[in-house]
Amino acid sequence: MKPALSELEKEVVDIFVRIAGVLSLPRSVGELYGILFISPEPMCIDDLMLKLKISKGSTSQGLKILRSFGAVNPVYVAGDRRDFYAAEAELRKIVAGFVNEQVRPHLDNGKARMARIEGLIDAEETGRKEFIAERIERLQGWQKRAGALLPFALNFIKPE
Amino acid sequence: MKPALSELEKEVVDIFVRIAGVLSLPRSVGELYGILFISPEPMCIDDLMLKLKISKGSTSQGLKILRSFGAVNPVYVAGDRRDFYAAEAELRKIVAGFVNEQVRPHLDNGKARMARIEGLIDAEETGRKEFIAERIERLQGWQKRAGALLPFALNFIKPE
DNA sequence: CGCCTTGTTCATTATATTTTGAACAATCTG
DNA sequence: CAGATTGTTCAAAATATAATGAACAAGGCG
Repeated sequence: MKPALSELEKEVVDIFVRIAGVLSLPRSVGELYGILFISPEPMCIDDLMLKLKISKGSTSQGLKILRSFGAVNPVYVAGDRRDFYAAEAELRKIVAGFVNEQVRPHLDNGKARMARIEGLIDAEETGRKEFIAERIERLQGWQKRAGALLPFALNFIKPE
Repeated sequence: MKPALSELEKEVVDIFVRIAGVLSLPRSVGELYGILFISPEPMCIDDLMLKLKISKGSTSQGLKILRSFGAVNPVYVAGDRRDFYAAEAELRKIVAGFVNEQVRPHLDNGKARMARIEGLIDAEETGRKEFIAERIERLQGWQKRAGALLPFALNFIKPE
């Protein structure tokens, strides 16, 4: 295990750093998943912080996040007391985990808010009221459609 | 036009502030779209900064971003030299604009990077090589599928 | 039990992002 | 054209987010 990242490793890590950005996850989370994804052997915290030159704290927190939606799996290594991890490579599993952990809560919250808003329409002055009711209705339509797209998109990912 | 946000306005603005967050857009962009979305009349910069209590700079920049992907349309108001805007309310248009402006460039970039990576595989030591080739192949599969999902998702949004 | 090894937590520090506001440019108006 | 009015830009300030590392907790092991 070389102490520095190879050209290929850098490229792969960079891909996942960008993905992390899109998903509003810390850069270090992308780095961790990236290096595990391209590593044939499972790695422990020491390996990871050495390879990526990040602190132990970041490594620990990053792995916690990755574990939270199943992007990383613990691997038992005989004769070593440390925790080793390997990247989960089945996209479906990762996406499902991510959606459940990080997306659903927001969607649920959104529904609650929409209910609250409905009650506020009546208080509007007439004239505005008609327009506003139309807009809220439209917003609900968007929300419903987003909710419908989600399971479909999940299904779009074939098992391998 | 009241100087402060009503309860309903606050709720609606808050929804779009959250959406802006998910899309990695500044909070002020969400505020601007939100207040325009729920406003029966088109608004100018002065209206917006007064209503939202944000600076002229933020307002100008925020509107620029919203214009860039067609989330907001200029509206001519007779006898007023200022620029007025109304929210584009057709979801399909906004999403299409956003994808073209903010998503496509990244996808294209991704393809280029993947090509570069392919060339790096051969340099790997045997043993690692087999595993790494499998991973890169998998990554390409993901990329291809994401590219396929996009047009489908766009089509999922019915015109109204 | 006393000493390692390992992983986690969290206050502090560092970094990245957003907002502000004043200077500027552009355009209208009399 | 001179003076307003309006919108944009961008350096500096404010804010939000992530990384660091030392203190701590939890287990193992002799």
